Amino acid sequence: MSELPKTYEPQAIEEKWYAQWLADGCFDAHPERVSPSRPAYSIVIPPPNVTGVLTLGHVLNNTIQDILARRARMLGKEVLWLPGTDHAGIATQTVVERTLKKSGAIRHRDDLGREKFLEKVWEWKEKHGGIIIQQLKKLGASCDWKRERFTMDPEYSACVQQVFADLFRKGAIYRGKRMVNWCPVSRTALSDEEVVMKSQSGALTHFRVEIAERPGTFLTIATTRPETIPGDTAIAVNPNDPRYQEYIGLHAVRPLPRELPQAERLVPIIADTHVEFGFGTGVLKVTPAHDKADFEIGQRHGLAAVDIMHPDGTMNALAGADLAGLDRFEARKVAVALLTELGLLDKEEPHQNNVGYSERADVPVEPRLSSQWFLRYPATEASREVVRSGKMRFFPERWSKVYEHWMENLQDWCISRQLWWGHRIPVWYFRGTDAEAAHKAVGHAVPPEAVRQLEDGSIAYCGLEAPADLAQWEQDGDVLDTWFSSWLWPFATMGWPENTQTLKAFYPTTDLVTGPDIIFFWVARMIMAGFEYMGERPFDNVYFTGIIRDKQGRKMSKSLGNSPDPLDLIAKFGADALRFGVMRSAPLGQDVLFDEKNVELGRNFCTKLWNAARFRQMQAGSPEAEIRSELLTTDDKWILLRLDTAILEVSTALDEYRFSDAAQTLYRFFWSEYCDWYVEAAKASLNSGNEGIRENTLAVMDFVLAHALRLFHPFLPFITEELWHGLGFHQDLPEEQGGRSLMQAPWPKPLGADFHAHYGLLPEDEARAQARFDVVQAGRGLRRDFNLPSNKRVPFVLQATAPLSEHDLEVIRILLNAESLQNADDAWSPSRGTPSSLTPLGNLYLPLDGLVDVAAERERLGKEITKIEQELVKVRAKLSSETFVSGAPANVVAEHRQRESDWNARLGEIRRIAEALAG
RNA sequence: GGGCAGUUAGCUCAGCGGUAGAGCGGCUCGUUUACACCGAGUUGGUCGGGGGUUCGAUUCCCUCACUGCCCA
Repeated sequence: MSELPKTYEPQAIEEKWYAQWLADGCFDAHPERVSPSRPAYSIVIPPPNVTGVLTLGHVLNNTIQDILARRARMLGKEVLWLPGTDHAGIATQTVVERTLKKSGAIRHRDDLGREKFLEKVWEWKEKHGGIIIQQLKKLGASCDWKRERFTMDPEYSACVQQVFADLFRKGAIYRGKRMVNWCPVSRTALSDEEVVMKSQSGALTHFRVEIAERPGTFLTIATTRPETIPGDTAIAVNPNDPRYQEYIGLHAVRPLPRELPQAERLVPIIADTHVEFGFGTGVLKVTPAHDKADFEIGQRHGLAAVDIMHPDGTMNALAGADLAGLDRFEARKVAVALLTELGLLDKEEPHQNNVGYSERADVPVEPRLSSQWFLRYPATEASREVVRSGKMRFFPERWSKVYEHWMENLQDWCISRQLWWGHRIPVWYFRGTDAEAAHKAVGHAVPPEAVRQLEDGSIAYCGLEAPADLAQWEQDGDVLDTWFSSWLWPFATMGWPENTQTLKAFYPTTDLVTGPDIIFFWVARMIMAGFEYMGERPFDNVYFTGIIRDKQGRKMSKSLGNSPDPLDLIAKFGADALRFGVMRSAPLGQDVLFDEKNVELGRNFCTKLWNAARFRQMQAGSPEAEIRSELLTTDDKWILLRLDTAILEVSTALDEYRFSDAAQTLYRFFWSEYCDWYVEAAKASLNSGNEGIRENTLAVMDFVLAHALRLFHPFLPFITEELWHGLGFHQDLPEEQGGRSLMQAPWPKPLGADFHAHYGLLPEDEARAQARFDVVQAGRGLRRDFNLPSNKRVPFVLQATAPLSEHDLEVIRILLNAESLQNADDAWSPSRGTPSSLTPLGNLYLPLDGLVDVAAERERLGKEITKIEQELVKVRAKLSSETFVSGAPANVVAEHRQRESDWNARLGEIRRIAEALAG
């Protein structure tokens, strides 16, 4: 084994090991190896957008998955972590279209036409599509890359089409003219989930309409959308509103378009209980074509829906000469001006309201009446039950309530998109009106339910195979919502609809790790698809991460420029450092405030680990020699007990998905316990000149390090692998159990009763070691109080109350950096004013001949006396309370009595010293 | 309007019925043969306000306030 360099240089080492793992097939899943003794463990990656780049959100998400996968391997499971990417319909199409526009190649995608445009998107995908995958590899993700999938792979597309056709034939998919969320920029319909509500300050326009039957009488209407007045087909009031009852059934004169004769501008005044008394004036303009609630009112009252806009959000001819051609927001201003001109404007007042925005294009969506494909969700009951019963568990649990609430209020899913990039809808419309003729015209045998008459009277065929004679048919031009393909991810990636060995072995998957922001988009829909097509839940557990924010708590966003590039962080600090830093600050169920300091801490920790290993290496000696129980020192026993505790704590934390707790424990154990105390104490053994003790200490160190590296490996895969080999721990191990790679070594088990018995580890060993550490801390405190620099070697005297071995004294001496440590008997008495401190092992003195600052020591003792007296006041107050003594459990009272007597003894001792000082 | 989180040291958070903790930061000392990406010491808190339950509340209950998120 070559000597480890002084500092850990992650870059070269990370690349080396990642390549090695790939070459050794360490990440490959073998379904045929699954057996009762080798259970399956599987995760499907939440597929990132194919054109995406790695963000800190991905880092959090994928590090967690990697930790789970790596630990599962070490626990002896057959692991499949299945990777892939999502074609991300709107997102990708928008990016490519924008780029083409920027380069001046096109003004709109229509300039290229569907086929040419799609060619460009595929080109783009080939060029940029692999980036995020490469970045995940840099992070150390142990995915089975041979199984990488893309939601537009031919086999995957076939799954999507098949599911569509199946749901069509079951009647769960229908086409209808409905109010949908329309994005005027992308010019497509969106699902409700793709609309985000934003609070906005706008204006509430109050304007008057004249009652046709009572000239000179006006009603005042308050609206946020005056530009839609030309589309109004009624005025509505609440039937129970006494202010307006007399007008119900009369007509109002709609002011716009003003060029129309009054007769063509009359709209009925109707009564509808959905009109709010309190909003505005209580009089509502009803625009069925441009508002969801108005559409419903229109349905109830048989009103016409007059669409006054083009798909791009500009006003059309029906809006009237004044508004036609204007953008909807420009038209809003013009409409107000027209109302003013007509003398109908009452007032405009500032108004806060919520407006739905297109998630992708970030513009207000336009409620629009259009013909789209909708899905009535399948398998809803099983999907609800599986979570309700706890058979599928959510972490944190509270998300199950959010899920339940959404499932309870399911709205049909608008699945068609007026885009080109995506899965083309497998529906053809018959150029004719005779259903029977249509069935024959398909040209090949299809079941009767594959051909259906739609709401609008047209006849549609749905199937995987196109009709034979395309002249009689026209294919639907739309594509499917991206999520209509992602919801099949857990099984479509494993070879469905064939019942493959992979599916048999790995479905349902074990864990899903994702953000709560896509619980509806993705998680809930996958559950329904899983039940519908696999007859079984897609996963056992769903872990919801927090959202990554900056240190001020703001969401990461490009426009704020507050999202650091993970690749920069990896280059600067190393992948392990990034992983550890993020995991240490990502508690279950809470958002993560990202601060580069955390990554720095991760880097520092890696360096610490590295140097601790170097220290061990510099001591030479063969790795992992046998530990001899008869040679164990107090410190050896202590660190073995602490290791045992760490193994238990880390394992439990990981079992419960408490990753930050696991990281904290590892940090504390390795840095505070192993490095700060054990290694320093062990220097006494290493320098003792006793070869046996020295060898045994090294054996203990190796034992601890070999365990620690395994515990750390899921968090810090690269550095632990390097050290595993660098320290020679792989030697003498079977190939598949750590001989080749640490990632195949078994996960540490708690040491167990036999181990404790064999090495004579007793609970009191911990207390004994701790007592010596208390002596050391007391001594360091004395040094500090008397301004003795930590490098000044001074003598200490310990008046021990119990026998102490030479070795233990030497350990204390070294940790105190003392010139000498005298173990004095009762007869010894310090000279007047000698600083002292009471420790669990007796009085510790710091004799400072000629240097004693009596005043300083008196002051110090005075402070301590005050502190003890305060504690005594507190504990005595409790003990003197009759209600406490009689009401509290006996053990608690006893504990308080003990506390009182301890403090009392201590006070007496310190007073005695103080008096001696006063002399 | 409904729901869910959160409010503990300067910052980030743990504790969740019986002596207020960690990391970071600050301050002081230190180049003691693994590590200055370090070591030692030290400074920081009437645990958001108000009620209640209890012998005892940061911890349980109610209520209010504020912050953030989700759904209308």
